[in-house]
Amino acid sequence: MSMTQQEADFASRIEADFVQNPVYTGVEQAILEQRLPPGTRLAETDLAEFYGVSRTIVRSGLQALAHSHLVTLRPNRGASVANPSPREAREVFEARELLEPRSAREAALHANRSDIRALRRHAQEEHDAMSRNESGRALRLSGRFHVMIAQIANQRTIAGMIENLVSRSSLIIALYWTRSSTRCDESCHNALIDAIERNDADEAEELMRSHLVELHSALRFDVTDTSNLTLKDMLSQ
Amino acid sequence: MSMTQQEADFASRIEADFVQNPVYTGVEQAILEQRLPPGTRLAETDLAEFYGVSRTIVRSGLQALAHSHLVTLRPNRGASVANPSPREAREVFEARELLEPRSAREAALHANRSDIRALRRHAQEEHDAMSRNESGRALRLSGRFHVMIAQIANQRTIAGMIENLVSRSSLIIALYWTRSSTRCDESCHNALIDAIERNDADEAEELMRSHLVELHSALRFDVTDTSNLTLKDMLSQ
DNA sequence: TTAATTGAAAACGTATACAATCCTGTAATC
DNA sequence: GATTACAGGATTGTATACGTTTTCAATTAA
Repeated sequence: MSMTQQEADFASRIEADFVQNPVYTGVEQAILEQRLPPGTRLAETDLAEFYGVSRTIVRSGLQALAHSHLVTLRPNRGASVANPSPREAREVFEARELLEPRSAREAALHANRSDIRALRRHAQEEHDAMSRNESGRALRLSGRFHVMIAQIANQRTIAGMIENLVSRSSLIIALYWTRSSTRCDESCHNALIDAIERNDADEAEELMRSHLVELHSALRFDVTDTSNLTLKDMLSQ
Repeated sequence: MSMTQQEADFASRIEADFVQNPVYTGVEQAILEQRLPPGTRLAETDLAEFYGVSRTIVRSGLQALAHSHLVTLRPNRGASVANPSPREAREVFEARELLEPRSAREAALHANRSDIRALRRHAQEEHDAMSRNESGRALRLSGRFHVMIAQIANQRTIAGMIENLVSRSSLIIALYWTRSSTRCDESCHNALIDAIERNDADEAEELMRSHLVELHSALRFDVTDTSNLTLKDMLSQ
């Protein structure tokens, strides 16, 4: 399969630049695995030393992360891991509830054998991570599962939006998650794969919708973790 | 109205960094007004000289524009104005058709007097630009109108997505637009404001939907304008 | 004439230097 | 004792230097 130059651009050219930035990939993965909690300060010199690059590369990576809403940049005050507000958290899940059920429907209509195999392999990896108590890795893989479905749906523009919303969900879960276990994920994801394999679009759409409502309802915005807030933050409320 | 630190972050902190980058704002506006056609090469030194800044600032601005899909970066080959493929064009309009009717509905439910005044003032500016034959400015203002509605809808996350899709639409229109006049915009936008002012959610949603379908159907992907493509682009198809 | 080669100029990628700003701890003042 | 003023250090912002890659045109060979 050959692509036009335009198609190649559309597919990967923009991301390619950041994928090979060790700061971008490293910090992103650490955030998705909740090893870097919201609010953590990201000093340029520290990152430069850790990744063995100059501050030029660090700043480029941090700028890319800021565009993804994973990092907050404040002029003359540097970068820190984003600290999504209850409002932002609600909005991100509302947007997911709008976009992802339709993606699941389209995925059920488009998925081929190789897509199903990849989804089952991925679900197994997720399961393994959970049983080995690697909860950070499990969370990242769980998000990745949603992105895979969006990609199978064959609408790259919307898939990109979903990828971004899923990433931000890791921070939201770190701040507002109340349940102890994500056991729900495992059965939900398997049921979703089954529906997609059967090309049952209605069922896939409904399973995705209810899965997201389930996740959303497990967030508690009233019990805000204030440990990362300064006095000024609290006073300005 | 007071905001928490988190809320302030969410509202404007990330954008603030690029809004004061003259390369970002200047090139963005030029693209939205179609003064920079798709494929135009953006040499760092030229931009640095034009805006009177160092290449550091230029690269930062170009990186931000690449994230917005307005510019394409290719390693070791620099930046050029994005050249959206027919597929990307279709996807952008499909995404708009999914997001914007709902935004129009929500805007109809949330709009207050000051919102309506701002929309009418904006429509007047659009009209003036058209009658003065400033078609680039008119196109940018027309896109801005859609963003304003998304912002009134009070869902910033989705409004941000729509803002991005609207920006990309300027490039898509530059490449694939067939009709000579955008007369439709004027009456469509006025009818939309009327529906929003009446808080007629159903009507606003339907008007937005049909307006977007109208725009989408005026795109012709078979008559690709090849004047901006290099030989290599054409051969690799 | 065409195609391949090659070398200089231009452009990009990264590191670093220096300036501007912010932060923090100490001392002075009330 | 609490608050402010200030100095030094730390951190970020921007420009620039330099190495590497690409581009392009002149040259040469087929």
